[in-house]
Amino acid sequence: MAERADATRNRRAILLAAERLLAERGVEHVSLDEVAAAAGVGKGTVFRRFGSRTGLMQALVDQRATAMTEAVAGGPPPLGPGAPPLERLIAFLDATMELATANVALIAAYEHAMTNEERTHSTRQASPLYQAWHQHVSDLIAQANPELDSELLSHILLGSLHSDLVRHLLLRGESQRLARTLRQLATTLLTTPPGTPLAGAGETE
Amino acid sequence: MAERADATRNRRAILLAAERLLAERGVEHVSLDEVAAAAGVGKGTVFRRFGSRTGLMQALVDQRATAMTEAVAGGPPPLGPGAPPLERLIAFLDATMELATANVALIAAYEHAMTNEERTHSTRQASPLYQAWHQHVSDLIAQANPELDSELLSHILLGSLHSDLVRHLLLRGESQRLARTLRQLATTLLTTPPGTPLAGAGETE
DNA sequence: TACTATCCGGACCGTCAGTCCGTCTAGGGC
DNA sequence: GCCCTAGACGGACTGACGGTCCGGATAGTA
Repeated sequence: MAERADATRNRRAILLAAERLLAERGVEHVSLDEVAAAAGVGKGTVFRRFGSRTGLMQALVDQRATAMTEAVAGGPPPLGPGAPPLERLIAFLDATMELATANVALIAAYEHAMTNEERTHSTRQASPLYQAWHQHVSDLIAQANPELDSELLSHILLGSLHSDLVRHLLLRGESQRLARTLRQLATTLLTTPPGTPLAGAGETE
Repeated sequence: MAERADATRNRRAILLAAERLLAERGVEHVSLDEVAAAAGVGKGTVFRRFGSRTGLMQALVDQRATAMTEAVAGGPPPLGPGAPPLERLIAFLDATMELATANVALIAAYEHAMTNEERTHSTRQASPLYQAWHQHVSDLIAQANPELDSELLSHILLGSLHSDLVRHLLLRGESQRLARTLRQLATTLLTTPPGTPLAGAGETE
């Protein structure tokens, strides 16, 4: 049997309430008791639906990221398939930056909740969303310049979108600056021809 | 009057106990009650000495980082003053990577505790240690290539040393890989001559 | 209407950071 | 050596929070 109507209604109410509270107060100033109260629902309901604090945050994040994930997989270029790797990478970084900027509080809450998880040394790298993004960026880098350590550079680029840094810059109104620098960085990396320092320097160990 | 002898003794005992427990159990599996008990001290003492969980973690981190900070400020080149910027930057990244690798658990505990702080939207960027390091890296970049957004690139480079990523790589035994890639990245950035894509691309907004 | 699979709510639990205050003592002054 | 007090000590206590549990309510079906 499908989900009961009241269950669906309550799940929506919880997501909505959580979203609102998270926006109003800062990260970590929202307890699940409060979310439940704001949603007009018992605390037990919240846990039955989402399993844990992390689960709730993950649901919220996924909700925001779905559109972009789909655009990447099958939308029109340059975000979707079809454009050259560098252009796709830049489009992806722009889109992700925008997403991260618009949802700092939420993402911070998610990342923080995650590090509290008991089982599984869960880090941000373990989240399905991160893995998908990492794979995508990694592929693009490898296509553009196979000599690079695409996997690692992908981690580094995505690291720039870590909630910490984005929040830090947002507080100073300098988030486009990050977007711009990222574009330049990506361009330099992918267009540096093989044989230049990047592929050979520092092999001292 | 200077600190009383028993106070000093207890502070040492607390730091020692915390260090040990943190190494034995993972991050976030050590409560301050336990630290106090292991140090043979009351919980009140822990708080009087360090103010909060974050304070204790910070003290531990500072303890580990002091040697390196001094080497950077006044030690022999290439870590200390005297060597060309790129060499200093590489030496610094190597040293920091080593530090980060050897103390992942501790640093993770510190960063995590920090995001729980009530007052002051404290992020990792707010810690004095991070600020000092950021300033240093930023200066080196600016010296080597004034056209770059040194401040931001410094954040990005330091972001690669975030406990999350380091832990992720350590679990796979691939931390030297990060060190190597960072060296290459730094080299590419600082030796890319002005006028190439890095300083001009992506100005679309 | 009757029945049941499913959901609901909120009391309850264990844990933990941080506070408070009565007691104790290190160590300077005499 | 003895006194005195600034400062340290410890551990009971508080408040908050994530997560669990189960008796009662209800949606949806026959």
